[in-house]
Amino acid sequence: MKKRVTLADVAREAHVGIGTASRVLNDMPDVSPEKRKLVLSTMKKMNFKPNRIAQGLMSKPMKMLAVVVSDITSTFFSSIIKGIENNLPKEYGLMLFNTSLDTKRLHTALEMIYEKHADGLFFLGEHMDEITLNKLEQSHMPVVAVSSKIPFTNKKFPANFAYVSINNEQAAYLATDYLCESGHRRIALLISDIKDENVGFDRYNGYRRALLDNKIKLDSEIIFEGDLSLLSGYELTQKMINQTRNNLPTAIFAASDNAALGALRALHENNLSVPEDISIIGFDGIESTKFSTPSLTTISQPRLEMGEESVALMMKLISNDQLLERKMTLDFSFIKRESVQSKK
Amino acid sequence: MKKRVTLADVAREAHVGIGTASRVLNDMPDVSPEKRKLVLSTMKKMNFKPNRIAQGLMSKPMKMLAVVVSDITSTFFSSIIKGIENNLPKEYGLMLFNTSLDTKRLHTALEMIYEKHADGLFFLGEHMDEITLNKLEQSHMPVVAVSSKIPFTNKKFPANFAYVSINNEQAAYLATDYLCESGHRRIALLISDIKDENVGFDRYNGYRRALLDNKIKLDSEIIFEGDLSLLSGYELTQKMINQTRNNLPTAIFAASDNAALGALRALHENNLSVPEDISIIGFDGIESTKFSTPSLTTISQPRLEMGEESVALMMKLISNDQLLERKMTLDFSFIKRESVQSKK
DNA sequence: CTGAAAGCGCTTACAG
DNA sequence: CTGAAAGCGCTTACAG
Repeated sequence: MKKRVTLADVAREAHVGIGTASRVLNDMPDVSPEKRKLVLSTMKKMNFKPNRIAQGLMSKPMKMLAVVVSDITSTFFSSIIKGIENNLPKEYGLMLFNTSLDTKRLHTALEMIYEKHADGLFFLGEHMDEITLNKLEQSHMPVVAVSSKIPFTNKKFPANFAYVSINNEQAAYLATDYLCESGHRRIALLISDIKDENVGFDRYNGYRRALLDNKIKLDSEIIFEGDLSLLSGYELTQKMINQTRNNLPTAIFAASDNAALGALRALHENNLSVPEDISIIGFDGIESTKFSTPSLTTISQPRLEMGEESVALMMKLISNDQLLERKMTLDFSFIKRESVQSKK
Repeated sequence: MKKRVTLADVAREAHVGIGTASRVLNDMPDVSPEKRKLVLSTMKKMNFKPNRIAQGLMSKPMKMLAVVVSDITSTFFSSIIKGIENNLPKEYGLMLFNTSLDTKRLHTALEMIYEKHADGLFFLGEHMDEITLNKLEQSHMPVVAVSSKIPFTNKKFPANFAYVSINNEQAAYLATDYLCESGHRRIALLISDIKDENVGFDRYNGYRRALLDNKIKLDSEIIFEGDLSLLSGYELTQKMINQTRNNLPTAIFAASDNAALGALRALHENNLSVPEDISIIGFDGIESTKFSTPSLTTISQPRLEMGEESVALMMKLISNDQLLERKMTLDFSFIKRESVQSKK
């Protein structure tokens, strides 16, 4: 491994002062054209790359942001990342860490992020344990959580945190209420861990409130918890069909589109038609819901916008602006397609 | 703006040497418990935060790899990235750049990558123009291209490059030949730009060779070029239906699963059943092909493995090992599901 | 315009 | 165990 070439090496080689070399490197005035040319060509010849870390030491801080995501292969999350990229000031780089919801990987990622001197962290869809939360709070590194599960309940919202999401409770309420309005009285729920502090819990509550308002008794027999992947939606639905053979729900509210799509397949394999036999509503609004058969009625989250707004919040956190509201709630939309049928 | 408190400040305040303070900061041995306690409490009292940048200056060089990807929201690519993450030595960070196939963004990303001193670059699914190729070749930065379009044809394979893919020609041949064997004689092709140096061209050639071997005349009227997204597959198929109303193909070979899934929807909307009226084969093997109705017959690329092998190649490139073969071809598999029907 | 020198805030031998 | 000192690779006054 050969030693890296420094500005001093270049200056020596070009027979100029290191100050001059630095001025050339930074495109500053007050350098004669000849010397500038000489230095430039020497840099090229020696294949000189400035050391960003050393540069950062004096003035400009290293611009690097990190994102920790629970599952990069979910298009819901990758769309948010795309939104982040779209809005990222161009001097920033973005480091990616995929945890697959593995706590050990999460911790390794965080170690790495500290080590690499990230200026801020986007936290997507990952469950944040107390230890991590405390560590991050103490690090004072700006953290923007997007659609993540954070145990804020017992403590106050840390000063270096911001949060972007939609109103999950309200969205779940709307979807469930729509099913009720359509005459459904037995509505199954496919949901992530209900004990999650935010997302799962909020959606569950919205579902519950809608049932209540429509005078339908909550039936825990038709509430199924899983990781909301395609496979999970498929398996949960199989289980539902097996367990409720004689009294099938007439509708399913799935807390993710992928789960809904998995459910669609499971129903098909059991000769159940959607929406004739069973109606389905999904959640997220990923692109493929438009192309499934039947196309899926769903709650659409503004994924790109969520990413873009996260960056805006991040920049404010970094520049220490007064942030009046550090919890940003964006609008969702309810997209009605083919997967719901009225029973009236 | 008050001045930030440094380690030297802490050392002075605690009446110890700066070296001792540093040792305490880094949890190193050889510090008496009393001094350690003293320094620790002084740090706390003064609200000292170590400057990570200065820390980074001394310590080992920044290990950082970069990935440039044409579309992060494609699960084909995000799965490869997941594979890369899986196999990445833990001291490395991974920077992500999404280009959306926009050349300007590609160039910005590359600038950034140079600036941030990446130790290597993964190039996923992006078309590499000549300028970029030359730049990268001159930079001597290790580059591993995965399923990318690189104009190698006229020049020799650069020494700092490696390439991972499957045998696209062979895979396309197999899929097309299978349709022929099933009695189909009129097979439409949904494909990316055929003039692409690698992927599109190779798959097109495989398709062509299979037709030839089965004594079927190539018909350019039923070859449709697009970007292979869900929407593109949908639109191309609509176009196909409109243009061939009286002489519809009996089968479609789509060069991506997403295009195949889009086609599925377009056919459904035109009251064409799959596979009864038209058979379909996709390409990539993404998870959702298992859950569509009908489930999709497809060529499956080993996405995680492609990511993992890319890292292995990258590490060899970085450590300058002798690389006997810098083009790695992995095995694909042909997955037969419900979307093809025999006409015999 | 230009070069020698003094930092930036830490880490790491080195001598005791 | 401990402190003084020499860097890390660059930037920024400063004097000419």
